[in-house]
Amino acid sequence: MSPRDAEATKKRILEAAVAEFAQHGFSGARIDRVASAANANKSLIYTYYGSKDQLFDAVLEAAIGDLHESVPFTPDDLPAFGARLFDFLVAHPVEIRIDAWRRLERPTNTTLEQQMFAEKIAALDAIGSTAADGTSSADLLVMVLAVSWAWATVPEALGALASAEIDLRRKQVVRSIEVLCEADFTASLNEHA
Amino acid sequence: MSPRDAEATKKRILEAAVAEFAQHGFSGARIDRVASAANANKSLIYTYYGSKDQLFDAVLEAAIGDLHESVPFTPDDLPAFGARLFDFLVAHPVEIRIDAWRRLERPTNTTLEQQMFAEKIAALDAIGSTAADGTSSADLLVMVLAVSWAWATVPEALGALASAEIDLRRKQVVRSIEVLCEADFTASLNEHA
DNA sequence: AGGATCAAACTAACTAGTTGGTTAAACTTG
DNA sequence: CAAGTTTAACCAACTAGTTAGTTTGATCCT
Repeated sequence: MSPRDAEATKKRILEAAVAEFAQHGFSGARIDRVASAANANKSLIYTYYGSKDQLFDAVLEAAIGDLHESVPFTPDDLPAFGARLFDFLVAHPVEIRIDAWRRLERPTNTTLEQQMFAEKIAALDAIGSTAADGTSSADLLVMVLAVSWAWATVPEALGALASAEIDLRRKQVVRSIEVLCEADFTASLNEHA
Repeated sequence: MSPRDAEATKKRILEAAVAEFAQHGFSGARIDRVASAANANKSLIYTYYGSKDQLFDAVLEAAIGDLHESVPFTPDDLPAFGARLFDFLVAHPVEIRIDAWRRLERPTNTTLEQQMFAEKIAALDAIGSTAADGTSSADLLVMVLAVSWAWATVPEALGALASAEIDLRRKQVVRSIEVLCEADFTASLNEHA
């Protein structure tokens, strides 16, 4: 711990805020808890970050940026992308919760994220042949993300009953994306009306 | 509206609570807002439901029960199950949020839910041949749910860029589950290390 | 019938504790 | 000293939960 170092204090506050918001969300988070966890005074949070809202936004931006930067997108190899995303989520459970809170409490905080997704979709469109016709590349990306996130968003009640081994889960994710990419979406076999 | 009817008042309170908790979660919900939305006095909430916590639990139980009852499970036709689940989520966006809040704020409220999942897994195991080897039926269920929920959990930033038509999304979900059920999980084509 | 009685349903006002945010003073270092 | 950094004390607004009292409708008694 280094007192009298504004930059270090700012960083400590942000890290404590990430943990606090990940656990309790925006409404449940307490500024005093952030301050004491960061070994910083409460008022420093306001001098450095302005308000609880802005601190939350800073946390969200850091988390989203971290996720998109740490998991490079390979439009020509979506199973590998899914594997990287899966690995990242396993290694960073905090980001899973942050993202869930964001969807609920900041559904329209999308400036940065929309750009990230637009890039990925553009990359997919540039290749073109990845998915069969009948669905846009954005639709394919939705499914790939859903499968990659599957084990991160599964209710604990179900996760407790399933395979606990990471390797098995990972292989299942990769294989699922493989078959989704190879599948033909032009015609549905049955209608399931 | 019928005053002096305890049962009706209790119901109004629960309905208002569902809306309030769906929008704000547990920490963000305000008992006073529930009271005024239900056209009931605040203290009635405490006489009928005990506490904010118990009211939240009542809301969760109602929502979970509603979901599992409204979407019958057909272990021999998972694509149809996925279609029903998809339709239910489209028709009941409130339940989507309630479920998301539950995962974050009541991760261990699993008594009822664990039983629901156990039944589904047992039904899948009884059939046995549904999925290929290499994954348990619980693992398969995780993927089926992830795909069915895909459009409900997709970040708004991505959903805005994808196909907006429900029919298209539905067909994609059904087809995805089809190929997942037909797929062979014994061997992974590439390792994606 | 019609007034007295009673329990359940309901209400307004209040309490005790919490929370985001502020401020003025104090400390540290160049 | 002077600018930047840190702190403790403080405040106004809010919030879950309580309480003392009122209204209502049904039941009973004559």
